[in-house]
Amino acid sequence: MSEPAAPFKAPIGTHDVLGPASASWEGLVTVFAQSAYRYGFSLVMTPIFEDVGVFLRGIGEESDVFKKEMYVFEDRSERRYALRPEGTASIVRAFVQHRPTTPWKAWYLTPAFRYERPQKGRYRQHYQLGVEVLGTDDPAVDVEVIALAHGFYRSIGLRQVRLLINSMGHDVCRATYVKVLRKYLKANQDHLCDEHREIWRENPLRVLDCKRAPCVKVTSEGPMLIDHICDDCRAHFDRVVAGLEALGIESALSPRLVRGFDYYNRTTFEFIADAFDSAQNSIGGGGRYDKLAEELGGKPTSGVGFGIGVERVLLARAAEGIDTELLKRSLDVFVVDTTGDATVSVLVERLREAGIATDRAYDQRSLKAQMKVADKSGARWAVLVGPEELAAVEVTIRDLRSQDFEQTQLRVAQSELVSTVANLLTK
RNA sequence: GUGGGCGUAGCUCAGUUGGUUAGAGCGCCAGGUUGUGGUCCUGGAGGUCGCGGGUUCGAUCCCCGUCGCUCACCCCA
Repeated sequence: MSEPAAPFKAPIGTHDVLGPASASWEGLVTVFAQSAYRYGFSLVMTPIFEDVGVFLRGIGEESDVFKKEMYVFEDRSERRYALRPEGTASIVRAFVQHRPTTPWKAWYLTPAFRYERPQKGRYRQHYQLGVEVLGTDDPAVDVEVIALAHGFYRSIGLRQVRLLINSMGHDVCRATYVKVLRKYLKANQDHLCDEHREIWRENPLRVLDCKRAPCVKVTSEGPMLIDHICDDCRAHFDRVVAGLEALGIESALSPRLVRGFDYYNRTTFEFIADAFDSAQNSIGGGGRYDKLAEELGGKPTSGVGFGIGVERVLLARAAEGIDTELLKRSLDVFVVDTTGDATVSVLVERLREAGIATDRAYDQRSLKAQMKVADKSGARWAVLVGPEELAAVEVTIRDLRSQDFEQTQLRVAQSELVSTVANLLTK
């Protein structure tokens, strides 16, 4: 009647996470969550889609991410939504909506969606771990979030990570600088790269971000934003830099670092993984956004935060050759059963209730087959139940690391199973 | 959106200068004298050779298209 269905695949630029990779993910997230808690952050979850306006205000109508990379859709009531392209805007929207007491310190793990051609370290759905602090412009907070990210990278083993930092000034002093920059670019437009020779006028700051040699040459010889910011912004920036120094965190001033979202002001920073043999070597970044809450309809509230790309961090770890397990997860017991008796399920549950990680074989396969599964499961101990044990109301406990089972195998009463295993596991 | 490379078993890949039943290793399953895993031996299952069309007596192989993967540009995590 119907053709055999072509198997479905995950959409372009998306990935299933399973096998050994899932353990790395779980470990990474666990490490991040632990350090976020140590810094006084709480988990905040927001919907995966928002009114498009949240992102329009947040990341800017002129940004590439907004113009050509957003997953925008209409629901059945013709409301216009978008899958979130980044984490900050949603968190700030939630802040504005709920008015929590400040300073409000939120951490999150979220998928982020961007409609772009996938390549190494760049996906249509990727995951970001991040934090945001709302309600203070104290430079100590800038330092704190940077320290958190920095410490996270270190604790997962990354060593070849560079921190770039810059200040965007605030809207007034930045506007002054943009005029100066525009004048400079006009005088040098013939030396810009093909693309920016035409469009430098629209968004001069973008030219600073261009990686092509002509633009790099022109902009590196031109006026720098950091030299044009006002005294207050400069003082703020100096305190951030001093704070990082006090903590022994190395950073490099990167005067042309201009991040892609329009909401940033003052501090911006980015972490670069040098071992990463790819164009996407930025493994995290963030900055301060003191106008965003207002843009989203709230009271003026300062904010600062960062996002870390989970996939890129994993790729960076691989690039550095780090293969240490972030999270040790292994079974304690594997139950082998050739009887199919209900008693076995009871024993398995008792073990689990006692906090002993236990799995078992199914389908009443042969003893040999079940032992193979037990071996591959990585469990420390095998518990065998055959007709003999069943009749004697006992079980056999076997050390899966030992070569010679005859020597080390032991028989215990079923009632002693949990206490015996618990005891063995403490050794 | 643009360009390059690639698409043969679950995985990693051979192979056919176009010619009968398409191979290996790993993995999986079953055995190796009837209660025991990690080594070893034997056997087995598993493939529309991405999909569609064209050329040809004949295509997995050549050509075109398409889809997918991948890398790069743009931009970003």
